[in-house]
Amino acid sequence: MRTGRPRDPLVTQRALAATWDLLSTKGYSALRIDDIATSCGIAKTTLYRRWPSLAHIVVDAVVSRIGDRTFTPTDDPVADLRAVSSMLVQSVNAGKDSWVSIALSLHEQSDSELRLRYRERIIDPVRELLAEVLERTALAGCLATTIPTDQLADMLIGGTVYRLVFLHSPLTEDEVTTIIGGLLTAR
Amino acid sequence: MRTGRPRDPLVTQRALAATWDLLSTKGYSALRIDDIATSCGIAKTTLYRRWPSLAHIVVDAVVSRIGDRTFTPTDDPVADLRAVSSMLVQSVNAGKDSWVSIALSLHEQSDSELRLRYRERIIDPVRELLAEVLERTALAGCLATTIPTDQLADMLIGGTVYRLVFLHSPLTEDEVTTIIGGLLTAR
Amino acid sequence: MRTGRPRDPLVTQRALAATWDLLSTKGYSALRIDDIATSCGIAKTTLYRRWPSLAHIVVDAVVSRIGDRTFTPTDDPVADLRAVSSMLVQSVNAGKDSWVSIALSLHEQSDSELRLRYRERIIDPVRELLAEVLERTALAGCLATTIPTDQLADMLIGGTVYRLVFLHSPLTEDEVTTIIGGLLTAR
Amino acid sequence: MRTGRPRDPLVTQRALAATWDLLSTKGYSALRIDDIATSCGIAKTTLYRRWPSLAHIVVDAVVSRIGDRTFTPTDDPVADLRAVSSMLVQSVNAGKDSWVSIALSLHEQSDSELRLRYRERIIDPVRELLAEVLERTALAGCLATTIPTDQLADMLIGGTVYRLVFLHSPLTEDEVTTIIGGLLTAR
DNA sequence: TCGTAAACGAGACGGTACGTCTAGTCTTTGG
DNA sequence: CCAAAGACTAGACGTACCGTCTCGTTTACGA
Repeated sequence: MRTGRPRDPLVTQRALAATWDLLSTKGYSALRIDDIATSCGIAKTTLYRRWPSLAHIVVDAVVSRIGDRTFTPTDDPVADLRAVSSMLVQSVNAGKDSWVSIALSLHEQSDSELRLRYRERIIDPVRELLAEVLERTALAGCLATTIPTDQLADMLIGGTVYRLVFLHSPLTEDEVTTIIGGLLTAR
Repeated sequence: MRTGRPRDPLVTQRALAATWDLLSTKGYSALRIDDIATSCGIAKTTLYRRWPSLAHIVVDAVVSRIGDRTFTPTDDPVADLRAVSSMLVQSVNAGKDSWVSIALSLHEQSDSELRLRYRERIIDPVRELLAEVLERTALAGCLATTIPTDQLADMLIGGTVYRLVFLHSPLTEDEVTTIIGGLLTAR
Repeated sequence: MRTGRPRDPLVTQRALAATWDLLSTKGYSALRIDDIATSCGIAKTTLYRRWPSLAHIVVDAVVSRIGDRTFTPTDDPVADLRAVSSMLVQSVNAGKDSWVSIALSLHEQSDSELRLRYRERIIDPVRELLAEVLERTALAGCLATTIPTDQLADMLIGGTVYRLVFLHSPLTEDEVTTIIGGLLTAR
Repeated sequence: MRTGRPRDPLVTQRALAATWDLLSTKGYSALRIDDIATSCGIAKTTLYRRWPSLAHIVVDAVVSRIGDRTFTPTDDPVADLRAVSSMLVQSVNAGKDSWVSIALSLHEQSDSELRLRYRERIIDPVRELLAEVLERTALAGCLATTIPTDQLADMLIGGTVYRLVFLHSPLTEDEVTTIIGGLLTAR
């Protein structure tokens, strides 16, 4: 038997919208739970009833925002690979509202369930998409290396992130083209 | 004219030792400036006289600890590549006292000088070492790809970090062997 | 025409019983509306439908519990005075479930109707009883002072309360005997 | 050895002044620790370093404000009694900044040391003053009752407080005159 | 040898955000 | 319309931590 006042679905919606808004405006490190509450007119207690911490809200906000990316492959695996790689670089380098900075902040988070959720909804889809495209490229005989495609995907994503986060010089589209070129068999 | 009481050189030493100790025990996110001060018996004021912020202390602590890695190359570039790759994986996966988590936390840091210092002392050496070894491997004609060696280095390091930080399943030695194998020309 | 579900008379009863129970167990300052609701299995909404605030519930609980004290006077006014005084001291010093602490908390209450109700049901009866007995004592010529009897009653009750609340050393039975003795004419 | 930065005496001063100000403006029940902090420009943390709770600040504020009342007796004990009684009534009925409401709020306070401090500095002086004057009146043979003077003092103060807090009809100067008159021997 | 200027230890201070608590209101389902 | 359950608003609370400040004390150097 369901009883009691049901949770207002608008609350979740408004909270996540406000969170996303603040996130892309000020960035994760400047995100304050009170600001979220104020900006969407929801009491802090209500936020804490639904999410155990700020990090949980953020994960949900990102998930609800960019969780449903789709890519419809063509029958040219090489073209697909170039397209997906380009998308990858753009999304990583997107700035304050990149999924990367949230992933970084989750690394030290003790709540493994939260990390898992973010990984399954945000990180894995990108990885799987890239790995698939690489796999199809390999099956088409266009890949010049025998490195397993999923590890190749890790290296491509990792490389992009590394350039941004560690070296602070984001990977450019040209460089991606070079790298992809180096991965393909000469024709 | 230098006058006044000279700075006690032991202070820096003790502070960095204590910082490193706490860092490897509790991890960066649980590091508190007061804890450092207490654990080494140095006043917080003294710490702030020498370092402008907690992050600076941490950077120095890491630098003084693992800043002097050396690798003496042999005349077998392939063997060197395998050795360096193995070292890389170990250092990334080292745990709480890995240089990786500090690098992550510096990403959002506004002080670019600090980031630069960490990069020059900690991040770049690893990268350059790997790039060099890759370059020598390429010159020896053993590399199966035309991707520029420095970008290959980024991908290798980035991939390792990505596995740890994003996927929370550290790269294993076996997997490195596979990857390196895929990079080399068949004999 | 009265329609709909009739109010369950047991609800009021259970609520007041639970309130009184918590009141005498934990005291007024530790009384929580949610605790009352939980402990008697009544929804908070239901409580608020019947009483406008926590204070109102408490007042009703006390009224229903100790609102019906009776004292049947004898034809010996001095003996009556001694008996009533003794009762007074006992009720004031009763502990956590004394009517005194509720009276104190009502002092700052804005709802004057509520205060009035408590006064009429709890405070005034005691006062009037004492004043009456004093009056009869005076008429019998046994009172050694010309202070009006109602003000004398105020002083007796006030003195007892003052000892408890302000000095935290409750008036003893012996002291009451002394005071009453001092009020009476020597024989 | 005294070490560390000494506490700024102005902090205490400013905090207590602000507390007293808010207390007499809005009353105890509307007193907020944040308001005190804001209104005197002192960080909340600093307040909590010096006083463990709001109640402690308030006690200190009242003590520092009205802790040093003096009364210089004349050689007419009856006149003194009338004067002191009048002062008593005025101070009890003073309104929001009366010492009475703070005393009431301390009743439920668990910290007995705090209660003791308030009693010793605020409550007892009034009581002792009144008891002394009564005693001198008795020695002069002007007292019409054999009730011990300290208990008489309790009754007078208690009666005044009772009228204010329980009956919400403060004792008037005229009534005090009547009561005092009733206590004195006819001439 | 003695003054002086900086280093140092200790801890107060301002400020910001956090997560918790509680009173009282609102909104459902079910009787 | 009542009752139960629980979501919701609003606002104060006390804590944690950072980086700064202000003392008294200590120590090397130069006058």
